[in-house]
Amino acid sequence: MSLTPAIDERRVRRLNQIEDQHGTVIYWMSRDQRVRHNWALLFACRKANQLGQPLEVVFTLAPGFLGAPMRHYDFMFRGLREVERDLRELGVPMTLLYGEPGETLPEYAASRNAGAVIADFSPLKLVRGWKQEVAPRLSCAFYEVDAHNIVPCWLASPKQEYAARTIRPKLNALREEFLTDFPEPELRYQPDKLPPPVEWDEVKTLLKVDRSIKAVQDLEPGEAAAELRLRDFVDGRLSRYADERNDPNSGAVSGLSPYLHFGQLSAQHAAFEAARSKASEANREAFVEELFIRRELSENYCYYNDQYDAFDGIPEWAKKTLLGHADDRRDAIYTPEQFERAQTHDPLWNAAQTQLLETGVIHGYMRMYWAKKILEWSATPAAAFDIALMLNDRYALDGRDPNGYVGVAWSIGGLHDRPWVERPIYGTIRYMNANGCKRKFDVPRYIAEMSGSSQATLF
DNA sequence: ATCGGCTCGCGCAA
DNA sequence: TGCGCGAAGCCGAT
Repeated sequence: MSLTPAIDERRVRRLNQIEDQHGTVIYWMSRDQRVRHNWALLFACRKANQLGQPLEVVFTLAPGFLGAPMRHYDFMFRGLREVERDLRELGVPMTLLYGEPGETLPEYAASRNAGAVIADFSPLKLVRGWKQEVAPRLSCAFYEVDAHNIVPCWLASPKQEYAARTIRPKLNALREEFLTDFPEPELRYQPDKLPPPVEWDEVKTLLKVDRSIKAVQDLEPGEAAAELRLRDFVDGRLSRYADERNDPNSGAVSGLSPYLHFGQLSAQHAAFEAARSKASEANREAFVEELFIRRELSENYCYYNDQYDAFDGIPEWAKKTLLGHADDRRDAIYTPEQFERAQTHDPLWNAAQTQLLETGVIHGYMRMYWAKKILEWSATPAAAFDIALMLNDRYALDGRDPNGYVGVAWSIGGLHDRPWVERPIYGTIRYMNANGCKRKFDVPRYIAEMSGSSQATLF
């Protein structure tokens, strides 16, 4: 068997200049909500063992998170219950802190006389803001570990990359070193006793979030479910991935993005398993391209461009061409509510929106078509950007993810893309239409299946 | 079915 | 400074 790899020190950086203290080690779990294949937890375990201290895990829950509705909290909490149970088996207590993390985390760390606090990594502004508030209020060492990316985001590139082709060689140069297996978490020092379990249902009642968007029914959350789905994909559908991933009827895609978004599945683990599967090289590499190159390009964009969630973040050539066509005549202009309720003239678009509303997931190829039509049928390109992002964040289980921001910016704003032939409204932004879908897949079948799923949930 | 052109700018070669 | 080529396409010609 292969040697279990150690933690690469380049994955870790300090967020303050205080040394390790004599006290319990805290892993502030935020984005990587899993027990296995988690470099932040593994680093925290090693730190606890080195300091001769027990480890505990803290999850901070802000009253609202970037407009996330109950659908997302439901998925997340069900995964966190499993995390809590699995941590308990390792002898690690899990604590939930409700409130503003910038206040609750330092207070808790002080109350526990913490020796070190370890956070996982996110490129999002809100989370980076929390860490900036936490850092000066801690009286112990504060570390950050990129447990989400295969190559740590700050190591992959020192700047915003222009396109996949510019980041690809940089990531591939580090692929051998970072696309490894994982060791199992091990702890030498256990706490005297574990606290009572978190009252997850009680906490849910405190949240100030939109409760009108129902939880998804057909997707089982959690680390174990993610692992099953990964195995199922790698041993089966991966062999069709290269040819059929753009056919929303074929079911050749992995369906892993909700698990990846909540960190219930490690992208590195998924890529490692896919890369050593029996599927052909073309299929293996097509999937690794998505999971590694394009995912980490999205992280790069959010990390280096603080306008990642706004029209203004898109490249200059794209802004120029879109604004030059802002006054072009539109065949239709819909309100955000009309889009939201899937009430456009286009049954294919409505089917994609219905899929998003009902299942919390939209097929990757349809997400491009969906976003580009929002551009075509909105009053201005900036309005289209906001509508697409709002709908994605409200309904998609992988909303508020770098992939979502970049998906919208790619579709509407030409990000990481090149210009194409000039047309009305789009300017030189890449165009897509229903004819292209017709060439690639059975459009009536997709429409029928989506309206079927809509009917089923009405009764 | 397959192919070239469309259009911009990065990054590398020179 | 020049040149090749690119996140998922479209369209018309063959």
